[in-house]
Amino acid sequence: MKYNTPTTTVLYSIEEAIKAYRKLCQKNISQIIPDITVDQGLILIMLNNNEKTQSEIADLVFKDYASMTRIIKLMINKNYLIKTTSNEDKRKAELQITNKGKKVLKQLDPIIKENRNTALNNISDREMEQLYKTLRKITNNCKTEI
Amino acid sequence: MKYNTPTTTVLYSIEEAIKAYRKLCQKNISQIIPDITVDQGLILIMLNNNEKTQSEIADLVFKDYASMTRIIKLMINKNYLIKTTSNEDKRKAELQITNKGKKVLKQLDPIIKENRNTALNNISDREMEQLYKTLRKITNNCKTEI
DNA sequence: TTATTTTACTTGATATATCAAATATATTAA
DNA sequence: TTAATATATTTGATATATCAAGTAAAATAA
Repeated sequence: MKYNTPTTTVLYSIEEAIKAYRKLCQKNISQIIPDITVDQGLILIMLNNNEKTQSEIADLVFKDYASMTRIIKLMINKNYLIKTTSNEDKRKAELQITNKGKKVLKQLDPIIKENRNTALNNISDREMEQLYKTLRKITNNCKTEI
Repeated sequence: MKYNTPTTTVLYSIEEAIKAYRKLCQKNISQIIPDITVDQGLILIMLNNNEKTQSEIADLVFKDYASMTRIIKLMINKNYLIKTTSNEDKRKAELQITNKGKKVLKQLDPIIKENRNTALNNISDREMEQLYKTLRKITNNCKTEI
């Protein structure tokens, strides 16, 4: 098998896989919590039990800081988060999950597990470990070049 | 190794890998052709020597039809494409690459190869084949569930 | 201490993603 | 042939991505 025409490259299938997975996730999340996106859910999870600033969370979920500002704003409007400025460093933003946010986190938990199981069905631990390693290589290859 | 906290899941690393790759690609493309995006380049490649309608191309590059309409519009404005309606079926759009577009395709070719080589450096054929297989599984798992 | 630089975040502009609804043409059923 | 349905694309609304420029506070240098 050749990996040199667009539709047969590994990188094309990475894109394909992640898009399919995101669609599945969003569909299942929307059925239970209509007003939250996959990424917003991920932000809630990252904030849970973690004292992180806005840009730290942004790095964790691979978001640009500008996007983060806007996503957080929407999540505040939907009453999932509260934002205050840090006392130690007034540049930093402190993000807190509201009770509504915590409730959603609980609802999210089984959905996420189910999505993961669905996506990774029939994939052995060994296979998964290998996938993980190869992806790390690709990520590092791309990043060190920058 | 466990795969159950967000930052350690395979799916998280898929996202990480594809984002790193896209950044690398965009950086290298922008150096040579400042006004074209990775996806616009991919669209040109898909259109090259292929008589495809707009939605067929959209499916190939995993784009929503609405997005496709807008991306194509921008590419026409930048004089990369010409759009006409099909004579056989007036609903369909026929897309043609302009001379400027063809020139860009030629410039793109070595960049894309280089990007691919960079990203896949140190990854054996066997490893790549395995990656490809696992990704296909994930894609199918996600799609059949929908 | 003042000036400079860095950090954390925001805003503006433009492109893209996504959903729902709309339009135009083509196909099928009655 | 007319009515109903399906297909290909577009448009509107809203969210997100990305780059560049801006703001405010903090850290560092002179």
